[in-house]
Amino acid sequence: CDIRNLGYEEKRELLATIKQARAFITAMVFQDGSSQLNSEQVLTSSVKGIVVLVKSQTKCLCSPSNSSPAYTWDACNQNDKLIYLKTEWSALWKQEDTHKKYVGQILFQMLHCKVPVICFNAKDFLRTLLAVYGSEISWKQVADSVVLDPRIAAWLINPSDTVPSFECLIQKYFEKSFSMRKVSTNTGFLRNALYQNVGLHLEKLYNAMMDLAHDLQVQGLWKVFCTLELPLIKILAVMETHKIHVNKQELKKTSEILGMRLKELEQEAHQVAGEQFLVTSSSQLREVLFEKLKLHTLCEKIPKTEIQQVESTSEAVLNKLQDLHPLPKIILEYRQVHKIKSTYVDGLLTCMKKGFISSTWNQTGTATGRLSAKHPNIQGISKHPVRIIKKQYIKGKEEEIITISPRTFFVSNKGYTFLAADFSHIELRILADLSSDPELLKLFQEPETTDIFTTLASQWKGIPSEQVKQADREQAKRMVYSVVYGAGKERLAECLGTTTLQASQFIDSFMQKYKKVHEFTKMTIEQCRNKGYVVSIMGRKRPLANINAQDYKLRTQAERQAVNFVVQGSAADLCKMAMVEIFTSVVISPTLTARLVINDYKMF
DNA sequence: CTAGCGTCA
DNA sequence: TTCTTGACGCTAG
Repeated sequence: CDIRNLGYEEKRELLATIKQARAFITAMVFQDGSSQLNSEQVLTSSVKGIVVLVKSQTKCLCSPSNSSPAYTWDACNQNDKLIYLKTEWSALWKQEDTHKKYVGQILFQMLHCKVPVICFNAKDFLRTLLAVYGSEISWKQVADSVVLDPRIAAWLINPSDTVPSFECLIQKYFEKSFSMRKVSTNTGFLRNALYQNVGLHLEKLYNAMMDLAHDLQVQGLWKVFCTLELPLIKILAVMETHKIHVNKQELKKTSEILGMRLKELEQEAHQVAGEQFLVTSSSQLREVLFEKLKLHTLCEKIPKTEIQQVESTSEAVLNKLQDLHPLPKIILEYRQVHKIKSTYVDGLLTCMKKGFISSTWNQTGTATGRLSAKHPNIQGISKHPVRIIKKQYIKGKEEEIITISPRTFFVSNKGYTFLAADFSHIELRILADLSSDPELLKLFQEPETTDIFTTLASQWKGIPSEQVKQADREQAKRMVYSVVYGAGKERLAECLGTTTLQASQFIDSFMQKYKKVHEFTKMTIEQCRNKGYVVSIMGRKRPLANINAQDYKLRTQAERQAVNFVVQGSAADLCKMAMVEIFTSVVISPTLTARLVINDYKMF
């Protein structure tokens, strides 16, 4: 029914029905007539309304029976109601206002009565709810609701495929029991055939969710689903509704400085090349370097590009050519500055809306259980400051070196401060725990007087820990992970800047010192071979089909992925646990009014 | 080594 | 011409 046509009494009745409902299945309908259940979700179209299937009877959520193939829409929905909530209002009509209030009441009730709300892409649903009814429905109330998202369930069962759409999900989960016969519904609730179609989809969605819930339980994924992933939906929805202020003036200023520097570098390049050319074009650069200057004749062979079979102008090549001519160095700096400008400065500016940014979080975007973000990818914003030479033409010809720290562009609200809470060396700790390696455990048992990678670096390089530089520490860190996850000696040598012999010696000594780590990796690979999948601490799974492949390359990659998943996936488990716990304590606390902005593994 | 995203050629 | 892909840059361990 379309609730706009209800009288007072009927409205009261509907609210009562909602209070006693056993489940809600919802989908947003967009301006262009598409819904959340259409294959291509266009977020350019604004939300027109919400279709809700109110279920009065449900199959038990906790122990769903195998979905019977005969189960059809009209077989079991005598008491179910399909309602349409219009959420767009043209003007500030009085009539519309009362309508808005009533819709708000219904939505509030749906969230409040702790009955499962099933939605494909539930995060988007909650976010629009917060956007439209932000004044009536606070994020704390959203936090109390019980939402289920079948897409996340499907991802948990197989994190390698991300299920692009509702239709894909249905196809995947009903090819086995594809007896969903087309039902002509004569309930007469909706005049519009489009919404009946949506109703049918919602019914399918419900059944899919029930099936998925069953699968999750069978596979031991139910706990991860309920305690980590479901609460996280709400957290991410709240995170996306909060915005971070960005210093636009500073951003524009640095964009100009970087632009000036690029112009200078371009001119310098033209000067030393003796001609004008497009510095961003690798083909033109190749012409200058090899056909005009013939630098390849002065040094060892230049690697060729894969497809075109022409001389490469990659960073590695330019590094080798540095001593032969001034041009390569200029190009290298140009590329670095260009990268900074386009990604961290201009890129951030394009993400801005009214001086603020807010990332979109993807819960099902990784195979390891970690989160990913985009527009901007806030997790990928450079941590380290970059030095840029700024030439001051105004006050004479002084040169000034300025440093750009991309993270300083974010500013906290007045009276608030960003708080970063970071697990220290979480993957290494997990590795120590899972392998029970005595040496590794010993490292963590001592109080944290010195940083673990600093200690490691001092051991490795044979220098006192006070002399270990930040760069040494970073190198030691990368190296440890490389070795743990099965890097070859060539790759490690490249990473360390040493000979392959030294690298292989280091791998040997690492394995010698941390014997149980090696045992652990062997064991997880072995278990993966037997079961076909690996499991994290909280029971998150990753099937690895190639673990028994004939092809050496594929098989060894699967082996590295297996080890990596157990550690990285477990780290993701713990980080998500932390997010959920922090969120709940903020929600129930009357004093903590903090607005959460949580980076994957850090919280600002 | 393993995960991502953004920017090009 | 526009759209897609693989390399490389950064991030997180």
